[in-house]
Amino acid sequence: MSKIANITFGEYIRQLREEENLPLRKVAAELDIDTSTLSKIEKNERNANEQIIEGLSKIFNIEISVLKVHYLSDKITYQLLDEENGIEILKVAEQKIKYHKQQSEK
Amino acid sequence: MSKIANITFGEYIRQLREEENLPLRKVAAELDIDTSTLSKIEKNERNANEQIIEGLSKIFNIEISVLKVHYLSDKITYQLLDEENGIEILKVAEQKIKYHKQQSEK
DNA sequence: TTATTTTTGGACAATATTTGCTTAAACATA
DNA sequence: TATGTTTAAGCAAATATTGTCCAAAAATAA
Repeated sequence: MSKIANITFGEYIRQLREEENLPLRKVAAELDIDTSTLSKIEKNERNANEQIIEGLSKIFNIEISVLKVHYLSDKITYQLLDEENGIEILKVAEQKIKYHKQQSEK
Repeated sequence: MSKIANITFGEYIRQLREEENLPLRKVAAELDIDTSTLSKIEKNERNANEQIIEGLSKIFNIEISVLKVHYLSDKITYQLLDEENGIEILKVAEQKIKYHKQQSEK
């Protein structure tokens, strides 16, 4: 069992797929993408996109928001991994988002 | 006076420049980039890069880390602005970064 | 073992995005 | 006005991403 933070998006969807004993071939076909592309997504060597995430959500019956949170947090993590001030950057981004939200409520 | 969250990176460096009454022309020359490129950076229509951020840090005597935090938090904010779960995504990213840090300490 | 299926990695063209630059117009100020 | 400053649009070159194919590697079944 893995906490969400201890596993990448790719590893996560591979887990889901293997739990159901589905080959890449089948899932890729459902998603209408190449087998090797899905393989790469599971190894975090290619990006997923909205459409793929939706498809995965249906195939594995996982809330789309859960997948999105996993996917996007991965992307951000990767961007900040070499930064000294990663955590601080996230805190400031949080403030900025809250500020924007508040503004848009007016 | 603006809190960091209430102002973009571009607006921030424009403020710095105007406080010192420097024209784009001069700052751009110091940074060795085109005037119109700097104009766009200040309007958040172009990306800055490491070199430009370093240059700005010297010109305005601001800690490079301060500029980087501002710049990168802006980028992340922009990525998440249309997401329902922006804040949650940041929280998860934070956990992931902490996990990575902890792992790399071993 | 051999045969079959699954997974991976490399390559490639097509597309999309970013960059650096030029130019001219808009704007501001003296 | 005229002079300096800022902006917008456009463009080619560079860079990155995408979708696809294929063959080799790895895993599994016979």
